[in-house]
Amino acid sequence: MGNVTRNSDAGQRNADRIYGEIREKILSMEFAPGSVIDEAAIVQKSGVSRTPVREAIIRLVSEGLLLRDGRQVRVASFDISQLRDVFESLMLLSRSMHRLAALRRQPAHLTAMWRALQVFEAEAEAPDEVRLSEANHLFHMEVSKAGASSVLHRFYETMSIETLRLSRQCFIVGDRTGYVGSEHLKQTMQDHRDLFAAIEAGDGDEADRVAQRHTVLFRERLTRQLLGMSGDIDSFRLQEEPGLEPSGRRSR
Amino acid sequence: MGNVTRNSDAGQRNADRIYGEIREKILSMEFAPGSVIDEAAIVQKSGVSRTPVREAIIRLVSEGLLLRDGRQVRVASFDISQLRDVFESLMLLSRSMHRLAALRRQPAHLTAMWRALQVFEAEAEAPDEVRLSEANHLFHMEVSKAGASSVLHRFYETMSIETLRLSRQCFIVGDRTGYVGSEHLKQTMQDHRDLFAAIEAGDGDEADRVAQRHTVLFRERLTRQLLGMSGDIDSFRLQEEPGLEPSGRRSR
DNA sequence: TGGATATTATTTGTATCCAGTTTGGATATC
DNA sequence: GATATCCAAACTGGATACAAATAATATCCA
Repeated sequence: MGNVTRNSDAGQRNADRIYGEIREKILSMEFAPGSVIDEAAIVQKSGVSRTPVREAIIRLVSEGLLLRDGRQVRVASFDISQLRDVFESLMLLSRSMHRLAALRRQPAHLTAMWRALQVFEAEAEAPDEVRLSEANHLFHMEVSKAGASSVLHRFYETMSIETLRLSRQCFIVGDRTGYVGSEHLKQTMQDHRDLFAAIEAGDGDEADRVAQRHTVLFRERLTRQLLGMSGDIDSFRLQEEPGLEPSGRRSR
Repeated sequence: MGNVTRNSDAGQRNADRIYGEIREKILSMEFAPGSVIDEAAIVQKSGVSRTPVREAIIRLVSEGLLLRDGRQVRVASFDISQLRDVFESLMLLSRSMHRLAALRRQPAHLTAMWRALQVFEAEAEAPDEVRLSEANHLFHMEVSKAGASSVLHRFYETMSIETLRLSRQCFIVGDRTGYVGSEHLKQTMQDHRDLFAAIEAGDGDEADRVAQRHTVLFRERLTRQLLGMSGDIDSFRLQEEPGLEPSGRRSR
Protein backbone atom coordinates (compact mmCIF):
# COMPACT_ATOMS: atom_id res chain seq x y z
CA MET A 1 0.00 0.00 0.00
CA GLY A 2 1.32 3.37 -0.91
CA ASN A 3 2.11 5.76 1.81
CA VAL A 4 3.66 8.91 0.50
CA THR A 5 1.55 10.67 3.05
CA ARG A 6 3.26 12.67 5.73
CA ASN A 7 0.99 11.89 8.64
CA SER A 8 1.38 8.16 8.36
CA ASP A 9 -1.93 7.34 9.99
CA ALA A 10 -1.88 7.31 13.77
CA GLY A 11 -4.37 9.93 12.65
CA GLN A 12 -6.03 11.61 15.51
CA ARG A 13 -8.62 13.68 13.79
CA ASN A 14 -11.04 12.58 11.15
CA ALA A 15 -9.98 15.54 9.07
CA ASP A 16 -6.39 14.28 9.04
CA ARG A 17 -7.47 10.82 8.01
CA ILE A 18 -9.63 12.07 5.16
CA TYR A 19 -6.87 14.43 4.11
CA GLY A 20 -4.45 11.55 3.89
CA GLU A 21 -6.88 9.40 1.97
CA ILE A 22 -7.67 12.01 -0.64
CA ARG A 23 -4.02 12.94 -0.98
CA GLU A 24 -3.10 9.33 -1.54
CA LYS A 25 -5.78 8.99 -4.19
CA ILE A 26 -4.49 12.06 -5.96
CA LEU A 27 -0.89 10.93 -5.89
CA SER A 28 -1.79 7.45 -7.05
CA MET A 29 -3.77 8.92 -9.93
CA GLU A 30 -6.91 7.22 -8.67
CA PHE A 31 -8.25 10.74 -8.77
CA ALA A 32 -7.23 11.69 -12.26
CA PRO A 33 -5.69 15.09 -12.96
CA GLY A 34 -8.35 17.52 -14.06
CA SER A 35 -11.23 15.53 -12.63
CA VAL A 36 -13.61 17.26 -10.28
CA ILE A 37 -13.76 16.32 -6.63
CA ASP A 38 -17.18 15.19 -5.54
CA GLU A 39 -17.43 16.23 -1.94
CA ALA A 40 -20.74 14.50 -1.41
CA ALA A 41 -19.38 11.19 -2.69
CA ILE A 42 -16.41 11.36 -0.36
CA VAL A 43 -18.72 12.15 2.53
CA GLN A 44 -20.83 9.14 1.66
CA LYS A 45 -17.95 6.72 1.28
CA SER A 46 -16.00 7.87 4.32
CA GLY A 47 -18.98 7.97 6.61
CA VAL A 48 -17.97 11.25 8.23
CA SER A 49 -19.73 14.56 7.81
CA ARG A 50 -18.96 17.39 5.46
CA THR A 51 -16.83 19.33 7.91
CA PRO A 52 -13.70 17.14 7.99
CA VAL A 53 -13.98 16.50 4.27
CA ARG A 54 -14.14 20.21 3.65
CA GLU A 55 -11.09 20.76 5.83
CA ALA A 56 -9.17 18.15 3.86
CA ILE A 57 -10.11 19.79 0.58
CA ILE A 58 -9.16 23.23 1.86
CA ARG A 59 -5.73 21.97 2.84
CA LEU A 60 -5.17 20.21 -0.46
CA VAL A 61 -6.18 23.31 -2.37
CA SER A 62 -3.74 25.30 -0.27
CA GLU A 63 -0.99 22.82 -1.11
CA GLY A 64 -1.73 23.03 -4.79
CA LEU A 65 -2.75 19.42 -5.29
CA LEU A 66 -6.31 20.54 -5.78
CA LEU A 67 -7.39 23.82 -7.24
CA ARG A 68 -10.62 25.73 -7.29
CA ASP A 69 -12.04 26.07 -10.75
CA GLY A 70 -14.80 28.56 -10.35
CA ARG A 71 -17.40 26.77 -8.36
CA GLN A 72 -15.94 23.33 -8.22
CA VAL A 73 -12.67 21.82 -7.13
CA ARG A 74 -10.45 19.89 -9.53
CA VAL A 75 -7.38 17.76 -9.20
CA ALA A 76 -4.43 19.81 -10.41
CA SER A 77 -3.37 18.80 -13.86
CA PHE A 78 -0.22 19.28 -15.87
CA ASP A 79 0.27 21.17 -19.03
CA ILE A 80 3.36 21.45 -21.12
CA SER A 81 3.89 25.08 -20.23
CA GLN A 82 4.68 23.95 -16.68
CA LEU A 83 7.20 21.34 -17.67
CA ARG A 84 10.11 23.69 -18.10
CA ASP A 85 9.41 25.37 -14.76
CA VAL A 86 9.15 22.09 -12.96
CA PHE A 87 12.40 20.66 -14.25
CA GLU A 88 14.19 23.92 -13.80
CA SER A 89 13.18 24.14 -10.17
CA LEU A 90 13.80 20.48 -9.58
CA MET A 91 17.31 20.82 -10.95
CA LEU A 92 18.05 23.80 -8.77
CA LEU A 93 16.69 22.31 -5.59
CA SER A 94 18.04 18.86 -6.19
CA ARG A 95 21.60 20.04 -6.75
CA SER A 96 21.58 22.33 -3.74
CA MET A 97 19.94 19.77 -1.56
CA HIS A 98 22.37 16.99 -2.39
CA ARG A 99 25.30 19.29 -1.85
CA LEU A 100 24.03 20.21 1.58
CA ALA A 101 23.31 16.59 2.36
CA ALA A 102 26.92 15.72 1.64
CA LEU A 103 28.11 18.47 3.93
CA ARG A 104 25.79 17.83 6.84
CA ARG A 105 24.71 14.22 6.91
CA GLN A 106 24.80 12.47 10.24
CA PRO A 107 25.30 8.73 10.75
CA ALA A 108 21.58 8.24 11.35
CA HIS A 109 20.82 9.85 8.01
CA LEU A 110 23.19 7.55 6.22
CA THR A 111 21.54 4.53 7.77
CA ALA A 112 18.08 5.69 6.72
CA MET A 113 19.29 6.54 3.22
CA TRP A 114 20.91 3.18 2.81
CA ARG A 115 17.78 1.39 3.92
CA ALA A 116 15.64 3.37 1.49
CA LEU A 117 18.14 2.71 -1.28
CA GLN A 118 17.91 -1.00 -0.71
CA VAL A 119 14.15 -0.92 -0.62
CA PHE A 120 14.24 0.73 -4.02
CA GLU A 121 16.59 -1.88 -5.43
CA ALA A 122 14.37 -4.63 -4.07
CA GLU A 123 11.36 -3.07 -5.74
CA ALA A 124 13.30 -2.78 -8.96
CA GLU A 125 13.04 -6.56 -9.28
CA ALA A 126 9.26 -6.60 -9.39
CA PRO A 127 7.51 -4.88 -12.26
CA ASP A 128 5.31 -2.56 -10.23
CA GLU A 129 5.78 0.96 -11.47
CA VAL A 130 3.74 2.54 -8.69
CA ARG A 131 5.65 0.92 -5.86
CA LEU A 132 8.91 1.61 -7.60
CA SER A 133 8.29 5.30 -8.03
CA GLU A 134 7.19 5.47 -4.43
CA ALA A 135 10.37 3.79 -3.23
CA ASN A 136 12.32 6.23 -5.36
CA HIS A 137 10.46 9.13 -3.81
CA LEU A 138 11.12 7.85 -0.31
CA PHE A 139 14.83 7.44 -1.00
CA HIS A 140 15.10 11.03 -2.14
CA MET A 141 13.13 12.17 0.87
CA GLU A 142 15.64 10.48 3.14
CA VAL A 143 18.45 12.22 1.37
CA SER A 144 16.64 15.51 1.67
CA LYS A 145 16.21 15.02 5.37
CA ALA A 146 19.89 14.32 5.64
CA GLY A 147 21.07 17.73 4.78
CA ALA A 148 18.58 20.16 3.49
CA SER A 149 17.62 22.86 5.81
CA SER A 150 14.04 22.67 6.99
CA VAL A 151 13.03 25.25 4.43
CA LEU A 152 14.83 23.64 1.54
CA HIS A 153 13.56 20.25 2.55
CA ARG A 154 10.02 21.51 2.40
CA PHE A 155 10.50 22.99 -1.04
CA TYR A 156 12.25 19.91 -2.31
CA GLU A 157 9.49 17.73 -0.97
CA THR A 158 6.91 19.81 -2.78
CA MET A 159 8.85 19.47 -6.01
CA SER A 160 9.36 15.80 -5.45
CA ILE A 161 5.65 15.20 -4.97
CA GLU A 162 5.01 17.18 -8.11
CA THR A 163 7.45 15.13 -10.11
CA LEU A 164 6.07 11.92 -8.66
CA ARG A 165 2.66 12.80 -10.02
CA LEU A 166 4.15 13.98 -13.27
CA SER A 167 6.07 10.76 -13.60
CA ARG A 168 3.00 8.66 -13.01
CA GLN A 169 0.96 10.74 -15.37
CA CYS A 170 3.55 10.29 -18.09
CA PHE A 171 3.66 6.59 -17.38
CA ILE A 172 -0.07 6.36 -17.89
CA VAL A 173 -0.39 8.43 -21.03
CA GLY A 174 3.01 7.74 -22.51
CA ASP A 175 5.15 4.95 -23.74
CA ARG A 176 5.61 2.28 -21.09
CA THR A 177 7.57 -0.38 -22.83
CA GLY A 178 9.62 -2.50 -20.49
CA TYR A 179 10.81 -0.11 -17.88
CA VAL A 180 11.75 -2.75 -15.36
CA GLY A 181 15.10 -4.14 -16.37
CA SER A 182 15.72 -1.24 -18.69
CA GLU A 183 18.95 0.59 -19.13
CA HIS A 184 17.38 3.62 -17.50
CA LEU A 185 16.54 1.72 -14.36
CA LYS A 186 20.07 0.39 -14.11
CA GLN A 187 21.44 3.88 -14.50
CA THR A 188 19.03 5.13 -11.84
CA MET A 189 20.27 2.57 -9.37
CA GLN A 190 23.85 3.45 -10.18
CA ASP A 191 23.06 7.13 -9.60
CA HIS A 192 21.52 6.33 -6.26
CA ARG A 193 24.62 4.47 -5.20
CA ASP A 194 26.85 7.24 -6.45
CA LEU A 195 24.77 9.78 -4.59
CA PHE A 196 25.03 7.74 -1.44
CA ALA A 197 28.76 7.35 -1.84
CA ALA A 198 29.30 11.06 -2.42
CA ILE A 199 27.17 12.02 0.54
CA GLU A 200 28.79 9.44 2.76
CA ALA A 201 32.19 10.74 1.72
CA GLY A 202 31.08 14.28 2.41
CA ASP A 203 31.93 15.31 -1.13
CA GLY A 204 29.59 18.19 -1.93
CA ASP A 205 30.88 18.80 -5.43
CA GLU A 206 30.47 15.21 -6.41
CA ALA A 207 26.98 15.02 -4.89
CA ASP A 208 26.04 18.09 -6.87
CA ARG A 209 27.41 16.59 -10.07
CA VAL A 210 25.62 13.28 -9.65
CA ALA A 211 22.39 15.00 -8.66
CA GLN A 212 22.60 17.01 -11.85
CA ARG A 213 23.16 13.87 -13.88
CA HIS A 214 20.32 12.14 -12.10
CA THR A 215 17.90 14.95 -12.79
CA VAL A 216 18.82 14.99 -16.46
CA LEU A 217 18.30 11.25 -16.58
CA PHE A 218 14.87 11.61 -15.06
CA ARG A 219 13.94 14.41 -17.41
CA GLU A 220 15.03 12.48 -20.44
CA ARG A 221 13.05 9.47 -19.41
CA LEU A 222 9.93 11.54 -19.09
CA THR A 223 10.37 13.36 -22.35
CA ARG A 224 11.10 10.10 -24.11
CA GLN A 225 8.01 8.60 -22.57
CA LEU A 226 5.93 11.58 -23.58
CA LEU A 227 7.20 11.57 -27.12
CA GLY A 228 6.62 7.86 -27.33
CA MET A 229 10.12 6.85 -28.30
CA SER A 230 10.86 3.38 -26.97
CA GLY A 231 14.55 3.22 -27.56
CA ASP A 232 15.38 2.59 -31.18
CA ILE A 233 12.52 3.81 -33.27
CA ASP A 234 13.96 2.10 -36.33
CA SER A 235 12.85 -1.27 -35.11
CA PHE A 236 9.26 -0.54 -36.02
CA ARG A 237 7.92 -2.93 -38.54
CA LEU A 238 5.82 -1.02 -41.01
CA GLN A 239 3.44 -3.56 -42.35
CA GLU A 240 0.69 -3.25 -44.83
CA GLU A 241 -2.56 -2.78 -43.04
CA PRO A 242 -5.16 -5.32 -44.18
CA GLY A 243 -8.23 -4.14 -46.03
CA LEU A 244 -6.63 -1.20 -47.78
CA GLU A 245 -6.36 -1.00 -51.50
CA PRO A 246 -2.78 -0.92 -52.79
CA SER A 247 -3.06 2.69 -53.81
CA GLY A 248 -3.92 3.68 -50.25
CA ARG A 249 -0.36 3.59 -49.01
CA ARG A 250 -0.12 6.61 -46.76
CA SER A 251 2.80 8.95 -46.63
CA ARG A 252 4.83 8.57 -43.45
CA MET B 1 -2.52 50.34 4.85
CA GLY B 2 -0.51 47.26 4.36
CA ASN B 3 -1.48 44.89 1.65
CA VAL B 4 1.01 42.14 1.28
CA THR B 5 -1.98 39.93 0.80
CA ARG B 6 -2.34 38.11 -2.45
CA ASN B 7 -6.09 38.33 -2.91
CA SER B 8 -6.29 42.08 -2.67
CA ASP B 9 -9.85 42.05 -1.43
CA ALA B 10 -12.45 41.85 -4.16
CA GLY B 11 -12.87 38.77 -2.03
CA GLN B 12 -16.10 37.07 -2.70
CA ARG B 13 -16.23 34.66 0.13
CA ASN B 14 -16.19 35.50 3.79
CA ALA B 15 -13.52 32.89 4.29
CA ASP B 16 -11.23 34.72 1.89
CA ARG B 17 -11.77 38.01 3.64
CA ILE B 18 -11.04 36.58 7.07
CA TYR B 19 -8.04 34.76 5.69
CA GLY B 20 -6.65 38.02 4.36
CA GLU B 21 -7.30 39.86 7.60
CA ILE B 22 -5.61 37.29 9.79
CA ARG B 23 -2.71 36.98 7.39
CA GLU B 24 -2.21 40.72 7.41
CA LYS B 25 -2.25 40.80 11.19
CA ILE B 26 0.36 38.08 11.30
CA LEU B 27 2.63 39.78 8.82
CA SER B 28 2.28 43.12 10.54
CA MET B 29 3.17 41.54 13.87
CA GLU B 30 -0.15 42.61 15.30
CA PHE B 31 -0.48 38.92 16.03
CA ALA B 32 2.85 38.37 17.72
CA PRO B 33 4.93 35.31 16.88
CA GLY B 34 4.24 32.56 19.34
CA SER B 35 0.93 33.94 20.49
CA VAL B 36 -2.10 31.70 20.37
CA ILE B 37 -4.91 32.38 17.96
CA ASP B 38 -8.22 32.84 19.70
CA GLU B 39 -10.78 31.57 17.28
CA ALA B 40 -13.68 32.72 19.37
CA ALA B 41 -12.34 36.26 19.56
CA ILE B 42 -11.93 36.45 15.80
CA VAL B 43 -15.46 35.16 15.36
CA GLN B 44 -16.75 37.83 17.72
CA LYS B 45 -14.85 40.70 16.12
CA SER B 46 -15.47 39.74 12.53
CA GLY B 47 -19.14 39.02 12.99
CA VAL B 48 -19.06 35.87 10.89
CA SER B 49 -19.48 32.36 12.16
CA ARG B 50 -16.87 29.78 13.03
CA THR B 51 -16.87 28.11 9.63
CA PRO B 52 -15.09 30.77 7.55
CA VAL B 53 -12.75 31.57 10.43
CA ARG B 54 -11.78 27.95 10.68
CA GLU B 55 -11.19 27.78 6.95
CA ALA B 56 -8.88 30.77 7.18
CA ILE B 57 -6.97 29.17 10.04
CA ILE B 58 -6.68 25.86 8.22
CA ARG B 59 -5.21 27.59 5.20
CA LEU B 60 -2.75 29.61 7.25
CA VAL B 61 -1.60 26.50 9.07
CA SER B 62 -1.11 24.83 5.74
CA GLU B 63 1.00 27.76 4.58
CA GLY B 64 3.13 27.66 7.67
CA LEU B 65 2.23 31.07 9.04
CA LEU B 66 0.29 29.42 11.82
CA LEU B 67 1.09 26.09 13.35
CA ARG B 68 -0.80 23.68 15.50
CA ASP B 69 0.68 23.31 18.94
CA GLY B 70 -1.12 20.39 20.42
CA ARG B 71 -4.62 21.59 20.88
CA GLN B 72 -4.24 25.22 20.03
CA VAL B 73 -2.95 27.18 17.10
CA ARG B 74 -0.03 29.59 17.42
CA VAL B 75 1.53 32.17 15.20
CA ALA B 76 4.74 30.71 13.81
CA SER B 77 7.74 32.09 15.63
CA PHE B 78 11.41 32.27 14.86
CA ASP B 79 14.25 30.70 16.66
CA ILE B 80 17.92 31.03 15.97
CA SER B 81 18.18 27.48 14.70
CA GLN B 82 16.08 28.51 11.72
CA LEU B 83 18.12 31.55 10.84
CA ARG B 84 20.80 29.73 8.96
CA ASP B 85 18.23 27.76 6.95
CA VAL B 86 16.28 30.84 6.09
CA PHE B 87 19.22 32.83 4.82
CA GLU B 88 20.65 29.87 3.02
CA SER B 89 17.41 29.25 1.14
CA LEU B 90 16.89 32.93 0.53
CA MET B 91 20.34 33.21 -0.98
CA LEU B 92 19.79 30.25 -3.24
CA LEU B 93 16.37 31.30 -4.45
CA SER B 94 17.22 34.97 -4.74
CA ARG B 95 20.24 34.40 -6.92
CA SER B 96 18.48 31.94 -9.18
CA MET B 97 15.40 34.07 -9.42
CA HIS B 98 17.24 37.25 -10.34
CA ARG B 99 19.26 35.42 -12.94
CA LEU B 100 16.11 34.10 -14.54
CA ALA B 101 14.50 37.50 -14.34
CA ALA B 102 17.38 38.98 -16.31
CA LEU B 103 17.03 36.32 -18.96
CA ARG B 104 13.27 36.40 -19.32
CA ARG B 105 11.91 39.79 -18.39
CA GLN B 106 9.34 41.34 -20.69
CA PRO B 107 8.78 45.08 -21.14
CA ALA B 108 5.71 44.96 -18.91
CA HIS B 109 7.79 43.44 -16.13
CA LEU B 110 10.35 46.18 -16.37
CA THR B 111 7.64 48.81 -16.09
CA ALA B 112 6.16 47.20 -13.01
CA MET B 113 9.58 46.76 -11.44
CA TRP B 114 10.50 50.37 -12.04
CA ARG B 115 7.27 51.58 -10.53
CA ALA B 116 7.79 49.42 -7.44
CA LEU B 117 11.37 50.62 -7.18
CA GLN B 118 10.24 54.22 -7.16
CA VAL B 119 7.57 53.56 -4.59
CA PHE B 120 10.28 52.14 -2.37
CA GLU B 121 12.49 55.17 -2.83
CA ALA B 122 9.60 57.45 -2.05
CA GLU B 123 8.91 55.54 1.14
CA ALA B 124 12.56 55.76 2.05
CA GLU B 125 12.03 59.45 2.73
CA ALA B 126 9.48 58.91 5.46
CA PRO B 127 10.55 57.09 8.59
CA ASP B 128 7.93 54.33 8.54
CA GLU B 129 9.67 51.02 8.84
CA VAL B 130 6.55 48.98 8.19
CA ARG B 131 5.62 50.72 4.95
CA LEU B 132 9.23 50.65 3.86
CA SER B 133 9.65 46.93 4.35
CA GLU B 134 6.40 46.39 2.55
CA ALA B 135 7.49 48.47 -0.42
CA ASN B 136 10.71 46.50 -0.43
CA HIS B 137 8.78 43.26 -0.43
CA LEU B 138 6.59 44.41 -3.30
CA PHE B 139 9.60 45.42 -5.36
CA HIS B 140 11.13 42.01 -5.00
CA MET B 141 7.82 40.41 -5.84
CA GLU B 142 7.70 42.30 -9.10
CA VAL B 143 11.18 41.14 -9.94
CA SER B 144 10.21 37.59 -9.10
CA LYS B 145 7.22 37.78 -11.38
CA ALA B 146 9.49 39.03 -14.13
CA GLY B 147 11.41 35.89 -14.59
CA ALA B 148 10.99 33.18 -12.09
CA SER B 149 9.09 30.22 -13.23
CA SER B 150 5.73 29.80 -11.55
CA VAL B 151 7.20 27.23 -9.19
CA LEU B 152 10.25 29.26 -8.30
CA HIS B 153 8.15 32.36 -7.89
CA ARG B 154 5.98 30.58 -5.40
CA PHE B 155 8.97 29.39 -3.40
CA TYR B 156 10.60 32.79 -3.51
CA GLU B 157 7.42 34.44 -2.38
CA THR B 158 7.22 32.09 0.56
CA MET B 159 10.78 32.93 1.52
CA SER B 160 10.17 36.61 1.03
CA ILE B 161 7.17 36.57 3.31
CA GLU B 162 9.23 34.70 5.84
CA THR B 163 12.04 37.23 5.70
CA LEU B 164 9.57 40.09 5.86
CA ARG B 165 8.28 38.76 9.14
CA LEU B 166 11.79 38.04 10.32
CA SER B 167 12.85 41.53 9.46
CA ARG B 168 9.98 43.08 11.34
CA GLN B 169 10.55 40.82 14.29
CA CYS B 170 14.19 41.86 14.44
CA PHE B 171 13.20 45.47 14.12
CA ILE B 172 10.93 45.13 17.13
CA VAL B 173 13.23 43.23 19.42
CA GLY B 174 16.51 44.58 18.16
CA ASP B 175 18.45 47.76 17.73
CA ARG B 176 16.48 50.27 15.71
CA THR B 177 18.62 53.35 15.77
CA GLY B 178 18.11 55.59 12.81
CA TYR B 179 17.48 53.28 9.97
CA VAL B 180 15.97 55.87 7.69
CA GLY B 181 18.82 57.82 6.14
CA SER B 182 21.33 55.20 7.15
CA GLU B 183 24.15 53.91 5.06
CA HIS B 184 22.38 50.58 4.80
CA LEU B 185 19.29 52.14 3.29
CA LYS B 186 21.36 53.99 0.73
CA GLN B 187 23.11 50.77 -0.20
CA THR B 188 19.76 49.01 -0.47
CA MET B 189 18.50 51.58 -2.93
CA GLN B 190 21.69 51.31 -4.92
CA ASP B 191 21.29 47.53 -5.02
CA HIS B 192 17.76 47.88 -6.27
CA ARG B 193 18.88 50.14 -9.07
CA ASP B 194 21.73 47.81 -9.94
CA LEU B 195 19.36 44.88 -9.97
CA PHE B 196 17.00 46.72 -12.23
CA ALA B 197 19.83 47.72 -14.55
CA ALA B 198 21.19 44.20 -14.76
CA ILE B 199 17.79 42.74 -15.44
CA GLU B 200 16.95 45.40 -17.99
CA ALA B 201 20.24 44.71 -19.70
CA GLY B 202 19.52 41.01 -19.66
CA ASP B 203 22.75 40.33 -17.81
CA GLY B 204 22.13 37.19 -15.80
CA ASP B 205 25.58 36.97 -14.27
CA GLU B 206 25.44 40.53 -13.03
CA ALA B 207 21.91 40.07 -11.66
CA ASP B 208 23.10 37.01 -9.81
CA ARG B 209 26.09 38.89 -8.41
CA VAL B 210 24.06 41.86 -7.21
CA ALA B 211 21.37 39.60 -5.76
CA GLN B 212 24.05 37.85 -3.77
CA ARG B 213 25.42 41.16 -2.53
CA HIS B 214 21.92 42.32 -1.67
CA THR B 215 21.14 39.20 0.32
CA VAL B 216 24.38 39.54 2.26
CA LEU B 217 23.53 43.15 2.97
CA PHE B 218 20.14 42.16 4.28
CA ARG B 219 21.57 39.41 6.40
CA GLU B 220 24.16 41.68 7.90
CA ARG B 221 21.61 44.27 8.79
CA LEU B 222 19.52 41.71 10.60
CA THR B 223 22.43 40.21 12.49
CA ARG B 224 23.65 43.65 13.45
CA GLN B 225 20.18 44.53 14.64
CA LEU B 226 19.92 41.31 16.60
CA LEU B 227 23.27 41.77 18.22
CA GLY B 228 22.44 45.34 19.04
CA MET B 229 25.44 46.95 17.42
CA SER B 230 24.48 50.39 16.20
CA GLY B 231 27.48 51.20 14.09
CA ASP B 232 30.53 51.99 16.20
CA ILE B 233 30.18 50.33 19.52
CA ASP B 234 33.09 52.35 20.91
CA SER B 235 30.96 55.45 21.19
CA PHE B 236 29.20 54.06 24.21
CA ARG B 237 29.66 56.22 27.25
CA LEU B 238 30.13 54.02 30.26
CA GLN B 239 28.91 56.07 33.14
CA GLU B 240 28.65 55.28 36.80
CA GLU B 241 25.11 54.20 37.57
CA PRO B 242 23.60 56.27 40.36
CA GLY B 243 22.70 54.66 43.67
CA LEU B 244 25.32 52.01 43.65
CA GLU B 245 28.07 51.76 46.17
CA PRO B 246 31.52 52.10 44.65
CA SER B 247 32.33 48.48 45.30
CA GLY B 248 29.24 47.36 43.39
CA ARG B 249 30.70 47.89 39.99
CA ARG B 250 29.38 44.92 38.06
CA SER B 251 31.36 43.03 35.55
CA ARG B 252 29.70 43.92 32.28
C1' DT C 1 -1.48 22.48 54.35
C1' DG C 2 -0.54 19.79 50.35
C1' DG C 3 -1.73 16.55 47.03
C1' DA C 4 -4.92 13.99 44.44
C1' DT C 5 -9.19 13.33 42.39
C1' DA C 6 -13.48 14.81 40.68
C1' DT C 7 -16.30 18.09 38.56
C1' DT C 8 -17.01 21.97 35.76
C1' DA C 9 -16.05 25.03 32.15
C1' DT C 10 -13.94 26.24 27.95
C1' DT C 11 -12.34 25.04 23.62
C1' DT C 12 -12.02 22.30 19.60
C1' DG C 13 -13.79 18.81 16.36
C1' DT C 14 -17.89 17.07 14.06
C1' DA C 15 -22.59 16.98 12.43
C1' DT C 16 -26.55 18.99 10.66
C1' DC C 17 -29.19 22.60 8.97
C1' DC C 18 -30.26 26.71 6.14
C1' DA C 19 -29.98 29.93 2.43
C1' DG C 20 -28.41 31.48 -1.95
C1' DT C 21 -26.98 30.32 -6.41
C1' DT C 22 -26.37 27.69 -10.37
C1' DT C 23 -27.45 24.04 -13.51
C1' DG C 24 -30.20 20.85 -15.89
C1' DG C 25 -34.41 19.49 -17.58
C1' DA C 26 -38.99 19.98 -19.07
C1' DT C 27 -42.56 22.37 -21.13
C1' DA C 28 -44.51 25.83 -23.86
C1' DT C 29 -44.41 28.97 -27.53
C1' DC C 30 -42.68 30.67 -31.79
C1' DG D 1 -38.27 21.41 -34.47
C1' DA D 2 -35.78 24.82 -32.01
C1' DT D 3 -35.35 28.10 -28.54
C1' DA D 4 -36.53 30.37 -24.41
C1' DT D 5 -38.24 30.48 -19.89
C1' DC D 6 -39.38 28.60 -15.62
C1' DC D 7 -39.13 25.26 -12.02
C1' DA D 8 -36.75 21.93 -9.40
C1' DA D 9 -32.86 19.75 -7.58
C1' DA D 10 -28.25 19.72 -6.16
C1' DC D 11 -24.23 21.90 -4.50
C1' DT D 12 -21.59 25.38 -2.06
C1' DG D 13 -20.80 28.69 1.59
C1' DG D 14 -22.14 29.80 6.05
C1' DA D 15 -24.37 29.23 10.70
C1' DT D 16 -25.46 26.72 14.60
C1' DA D 17 -26.02 22.85 17.48
C1' DC D 18 -23.81 18.96 19.66
C1' DA D 19 -20.12 16.04 21.43
C1' DA D 20 -15.61 15.04 23.07
C1' DA D 21 -11.40 16.31 25.05
C1' DT D 22 -8.54 19.06 27.79
C1' DA D 23 -7.61 22.39 31.16
C1' DA D 24 -8.78 24.56 35.44
C1' DT D 25 -10.65 24.81 39.79
C1' DA D 26 -12.55 23.19 43.89
C1' DT D 27 -13.14 19.91 47.38
C1' DC D 28 -11.90 16.17 50.16
C1' DC D 29 -8.76 13.27 52.43
C1' DA D 30 -4.37 12.44 54.40
